[in-house]
Order: sequence, then structure tokens, then C-alpha cells
Amino acid sequence: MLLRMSSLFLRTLRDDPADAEVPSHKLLVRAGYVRRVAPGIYSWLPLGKIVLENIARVVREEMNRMGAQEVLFPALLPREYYEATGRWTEYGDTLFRLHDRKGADYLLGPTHEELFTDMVKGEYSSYKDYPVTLYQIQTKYRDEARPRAGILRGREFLMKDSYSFDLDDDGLKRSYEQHREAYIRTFDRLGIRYKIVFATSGAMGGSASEEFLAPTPTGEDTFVACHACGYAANAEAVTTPAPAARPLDGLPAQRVMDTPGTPTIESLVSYVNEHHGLSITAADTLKNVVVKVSTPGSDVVETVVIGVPGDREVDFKRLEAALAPGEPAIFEADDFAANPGLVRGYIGPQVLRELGIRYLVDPRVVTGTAWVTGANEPGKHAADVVAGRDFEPDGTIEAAEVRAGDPCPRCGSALSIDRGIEIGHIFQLGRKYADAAGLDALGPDGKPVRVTMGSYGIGVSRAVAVIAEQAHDELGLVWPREVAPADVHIVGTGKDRQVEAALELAAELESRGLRVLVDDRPQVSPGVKFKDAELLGLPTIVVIGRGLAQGVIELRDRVSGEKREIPLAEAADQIVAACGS
RNA sequence: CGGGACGUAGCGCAGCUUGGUAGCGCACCUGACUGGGGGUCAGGGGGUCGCAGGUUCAAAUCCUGUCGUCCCGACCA
Repeated sequence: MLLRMSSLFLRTLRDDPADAEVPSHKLLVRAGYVRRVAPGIYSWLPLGKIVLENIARVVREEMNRMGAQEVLFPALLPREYYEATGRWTEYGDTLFRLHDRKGADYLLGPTHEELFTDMVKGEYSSYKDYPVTLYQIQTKYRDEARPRAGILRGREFLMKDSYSFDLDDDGLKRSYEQHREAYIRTFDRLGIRYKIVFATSGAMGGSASEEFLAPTPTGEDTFVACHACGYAANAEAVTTPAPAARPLDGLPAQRVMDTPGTPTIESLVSYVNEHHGLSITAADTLKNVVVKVSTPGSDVVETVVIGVPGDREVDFKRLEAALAPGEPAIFEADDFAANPGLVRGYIGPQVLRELGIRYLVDPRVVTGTAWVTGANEPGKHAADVVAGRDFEPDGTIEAAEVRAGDPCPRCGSALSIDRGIEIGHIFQLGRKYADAAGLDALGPDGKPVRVTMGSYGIGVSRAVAVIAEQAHDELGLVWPREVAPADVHIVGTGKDRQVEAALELAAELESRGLRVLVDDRPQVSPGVKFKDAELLGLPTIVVIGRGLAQGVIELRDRVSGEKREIPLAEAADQIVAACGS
């Protein structure tokens, strides 16, 4: 492959685009890899397209290597497939919906579980056919509430999704492990730094689930990691170690205190310490958050109260994950008006059973723990309200925020907390979609066996942004060789024979199998060419300039910044060697 | 859905307070110079000032509405 800058469809920008916030977005636009068309929708220019395809190629090779077979479904789908699994309604506003000329409902596929399941059902019917794993690399459409950061979170994006179909749980585990290995190989080859973390399976159902997160400050996911035992989990999936229950004997009886004007935890703590002779912190209070939980596809809305230690906020993402597929929403002033038993700012769990409201508590709220909490009257709180005596929770919930320093659920050491971008997700779906589709295999005994599935995704276009996010410096992009648009960027400076020599070298390197980009633009100053070379970020830069008269050219490593001069006569050999590693 | 900011040339921006011939930088075209860090000089092309309505002799500028974009938030009981 040989690209010539003099004719390459490329224009680099000197200024950052005004709508870009994160480095990958700024650089990919400035370097002429992508251009915005609409919010969350981008076009790929030649260099960007090459990077995208390089990533897709690596993904494809690793999927093929593990024995998966590639298929391709349409992105434009009729409603009926998503009707069967209830997702036509479940997906809500995130689904791009459209009509054909007859008025029939269509959608642009946000994922393709239904299609894969249906295809396997249509083709396979014997246990002898299984296991099988299929995948596709396909454009997905999700009408995100807030697309972000260029191609990092788009409304149209390229994704590899695969599905394994097995006859039993052991088979599913094997398929899952194979994918896990394939993903490790894939991301290693792509040069992405990542962490494998436990995840929630969310609305998709299923059990075991892990995410591949690329740690970056601009990430949308929060995860914890334990440096002592290696435990790592998405913040949504972190479990809180529960303390042992304590005896109820001898605990003082609960008492109600006047606490006027203390609707917040902070005001409460300072008031009771000052006026009631207590010495408590926010962690000694029990904060009760009311939410209304709706179930997709149903009109039922349940009121639920969540109890967490007062020094912690409720993490809405964790709450959503914990309640899935139920969808929590904030309890509004109108809702309080409709529930006079819930006194805003002074809610305590003592009356919830009576009110018939489900009460879920943080795992730290174990039997025998005493709390300062609301007394269900305006301006009043209660102290020594004991779990298991004065109230009985209906269950525990992981909804409280997670903090750096919290104990690791596996070994108890302090957890660290970081942000990352989800680049891959693997999980054991189980039989949800097979059940919906009635996907059975006929067993050796002539009886049907319900198939069990795994679902696995890699964000291909997102990976472009993630790599840009992880691999750049103040000068520009620094692509790992495997995904770079070319191996070597040859800069011909000067007005004499340099450009000619650059083209000759480029031709030779191409004939020796390298992918070459040569800056043969006439009348462009050396400074501009250097800046562009650094911005574009190819791993090896060769400069043919003023040293040419002495038969010397310059070889630069974009990653290390190392420069050395080499004789022109040995140039091809040395460059091939430099690009070989 | 809530809050904030912004819509002026392909990109980045000024002009708007105080209405009067639409400007700057980059990019682009022509010529000359320069030739190892986004170089210099001269000349040039390109804009329904988001859209609609209103006020006015006159609107990028004032008023009303509307559309769009970006960022932040989504719970603190």
C-alpha cells in the first residue's frame, strides 16, 4: 500500500474543533480521520477508514481463530422480531423507528440477539449441530439521549457482536471462556490497555458477565480495583461486604427527638449533636430515598424506599442496575402529595411495613445496628432505631455510592476507583432469547433441549477513539502499528531531489511489503510536513532532507521520539527492520 | 427531562452594548521569495450573519418566536 499526500483526500486542521472536548475527538478531527455529520454520527475519511478496517480485521481474525463464523444481518429490521421479545417497547426512545411506504413499522437495529436466535432456529434442529458460534461486524443504531465525545459514544457505530449456542451450561461456560481468551488476544493486538471487570448483566438477563474497560479519565464507566487480590468490578456490580448481625439484647429503646428545620443529613447531624447531646456523624444516620419503579411494558409503578447510611449518596446507575429490568425514577413533589405517609425530609423505615411500601437497605444495615433516622413527622427524627427490632427490611440492595478505600468484597483490602470506557462485554445470556424464540435442539433421546446462549460484543468504531484516547501526546496521535493507517510516513523536505528520493524509497518499501505514506507535496514547508506527520501519528517517520546530499536520511520513532541518521544505501533494510517489531 | 452556553466563509473566531457598505486568523487560488519545525511579501476567490416574523428610512446588531448544536446535571430526601 502506498499513499501519497499530494493526492490523498486529507486536510488537517490547525485549530481544535469547537465542539470537541476530549483528546481523541479533537485529534481525530484535526488529523482528518473523521468528520461530524450530525450529533453522534460521523463520516470516515480515507485514513480513518483504514484504521477502522484494521481494527475490524484484527477482531475478525481472532473471532475466526476461535471458530466463530461470520454472518451479516441487515441493519434495517421489521418490528416483528423485536415484538416477540418485548424489546420494541422495552427499548423506548433509544430505538430508531421508521415506517415503510405501507406504514409498517421498522427499526434500525440496536443489537441483533433476535436475528441470530431466529437464524439458528431456522437452520438447525439437531443436537448434533451444536455448539455453534456466529458473529457479525455491523453498524448499530441507538438514539442515545446524549451522544458524547465524537465517536466514543455515537448514535451510529460499528460493533462486532457474537452469540454462542450451546446445549448445556458447561458448554456455555466453555464458549464464554473461548470468547474471553479471544478478546484478550484481540485487545492485546490492538495495543489497548484494559482491565477485565465484573459487570452486571443489566436488562439483558443472564448471569456471569465481564466487561473489558479501557482506563481513561474521560471514561463513562466507573470501576473499582483491588491491588491486593486483583478483584475488579464495574461500580454498578461491586458488592458491599455485610458486617455480622449483632445481638438485639440490651440496646436502648428508640426515642423521638425534635429536629426542626433539618431536612438534610448535614443539618440533622449538626442539630442533634448540638441540641440533643449526641456525638454522631453522617454515617450513623439512615437516609431513606423514595423512588418509583416502573416495569417496561407494564403500567404498574411501585413505590420503593431505599435505605443507605447517611454519609453516602444513592448512586443512580447502581440503583438502576440493581433494580433492572425495573426502571427507577425520582419521587416528585406530586408523588409525595399522593403519599401523605411519606414525610419529605423526615422519612423513617418504622412505618413502611404498615404503609405497604417495600423497603430495601444497604448491606451495612444489618440486624442489631442502631440508627438516627426520620420519625415520619415534620421536624422530628428518631435515635436508636434498630434494624430487626424497630423495622424489618424487605431485602438488601446495592445502591449506595462506592468510594475509594471501601473494602474489597473478596479480601477486605482498600479498593481504588477509576474511570474507563467499555470496549468489550461478554456474558452468559442463558435461555432468555431461546425461550422467547422457542429455540430447541432435538436431543439423542428424541426430546427437545432448550438451547443456552452467550452474547459478546466489541465496539469497533469506539476502539478507534479509545486507542486515540490512550495513544497520543501533545503533538498528535501515536497509533500502535497494527492499527496505524500505514507503517511508515516518509517526509520529503527541501526543493531539490528530496521529494523524488522520498518517492523512490516509498516504492521500494512498498515492494518489500510495508504500508507507506509519503509526503510528496511540493511547495510545502518542512515545518508543516513535520507537524502533519506528528499529528497523523504513524509509528515510524522517515525524513529525507538536507542530509540527502551526504547520502544520509533520518529515522524517527513516533512512540519513543528517538531519532537516528542512517545511510541512504541501508535505508530500506533498516526501515523494514524498524517496522518489523 | 432540567440548567447553562453558543449559532457570522470549509475550520477557529471578532463585530452586537451604542442599528448605517460583513471583518480577522487558518485553509483555498495566483505570483515572487524561502526551504529542518504550522515561514515572508503582494494580489485574489468564497458568507441567504441558523430560520421565521416584528420594530425602523435602514437589522448580524433591537424585540418575539422557532429550530439546531455543545457542555453540565439527572438522587442529596
